[in-house]
Amino acid sequence: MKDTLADSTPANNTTGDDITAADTVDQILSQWARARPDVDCSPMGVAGRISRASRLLEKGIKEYFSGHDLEPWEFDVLATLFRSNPEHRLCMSDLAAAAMVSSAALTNRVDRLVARGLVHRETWPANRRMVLITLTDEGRAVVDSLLESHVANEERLLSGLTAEDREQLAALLRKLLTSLGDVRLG
Amino acid sequence: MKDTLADSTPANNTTGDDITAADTVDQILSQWARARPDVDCSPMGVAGRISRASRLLEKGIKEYFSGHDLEPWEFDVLATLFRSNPEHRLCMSDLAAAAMVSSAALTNRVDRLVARGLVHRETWPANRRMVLITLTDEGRAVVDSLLESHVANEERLLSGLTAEDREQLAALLRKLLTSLGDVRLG
DNA sequence: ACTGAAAACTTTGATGTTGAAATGTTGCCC
DNA sequence: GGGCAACATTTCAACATCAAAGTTTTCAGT
Repeated sequence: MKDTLADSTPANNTTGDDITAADTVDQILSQWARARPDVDCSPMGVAGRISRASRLLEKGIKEYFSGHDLEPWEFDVLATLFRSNPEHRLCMSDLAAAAMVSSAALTNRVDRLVARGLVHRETWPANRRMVLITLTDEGRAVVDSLLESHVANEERLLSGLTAEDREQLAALLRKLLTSLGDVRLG
Repeated sequence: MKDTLADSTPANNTTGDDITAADTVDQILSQWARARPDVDCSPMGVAGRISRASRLLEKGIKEYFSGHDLEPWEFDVLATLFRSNPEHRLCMSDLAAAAMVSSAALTNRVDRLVARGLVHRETWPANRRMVLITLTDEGRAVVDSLLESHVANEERLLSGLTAEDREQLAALLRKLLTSLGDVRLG
């Protein structure tokens, strides 16, 4: 019954039969081409696909972690600590920046990781404004045991692309990110 | 003071000096290479950049709309109605699917759009379970006046890429999306 | 030393999202 | 035609996030 109103189906092939299969964004673009032929909406083709791919990948990652009693953000914080330095230790600010969340959100997340015994929280004696977050042995074990399978899962999610595709994709996205100012300030 | 603990800077060039500037993901990958040289984390290079690019683009889009007293989700819903059919009308389910939010969230959003006079809500006589959402004249005017400048803003955000880059990027992402099952069911 | 500004984190309050339960409709099948 | 399952939407309760305000600590200038 849903298509009674949507009538999205007939618009599908009006732009010609491509060899590469059309995705949802192609359908949106063809709707725009019909509704507003005077506007070139091609930027949406890139921005829309990045957004959509990000959500689908996130979903696939979340499903994987849920099978291991872990939330993606939990692994994210633990893994950031793990790779940052041999002590597996960072202050709240750096951790918040690396996880791309506000300091308020990180306080909440660290609270729960402490409650689960995966990280340790302590004030830094040399500067008591700072709070150091350290991976516990258990936290390190979680990263150790899940890193490889997590990467394997991402590998699976990307399996529709060849090795060369992925290199090209990574290079193009690096170029985009750099132009958007995504650089760590030294 | 932040770098006292992070020590991310020295790791930056350990993998060699590339011609293309390194982004944040390159630094994360080099941290992994140091912490766990036995694991090939290259899938993170793609997945991480997609996630990061998505967030940065969202931010740029949000900033643009905030200058026009509009939230990105508002334009998203209005534009979806606009392009869907000449009547600018969709039922809740289809609208929720197109906006990629739960039906509960869409109820909330439509409430606010009705309050702003941008859409009209009515039950469909032929099937009183369904609720039809229609763009008002004012809602249509908003899309009409903002579509071009919104696309221009996306164009600006992508200006670091050449036209050929964008085509390649769109094609690769289309391939990825298709393999992830992003197809509208006819 | 004392004062004020700035830094690092936490708390608070408003807002928005989700999944699950509730409400109201429809169509089927005996 | 009565009962029942499926459907579309809304309501509800839990929870996550952010911005802004609050707390504690440090540092710089005098």
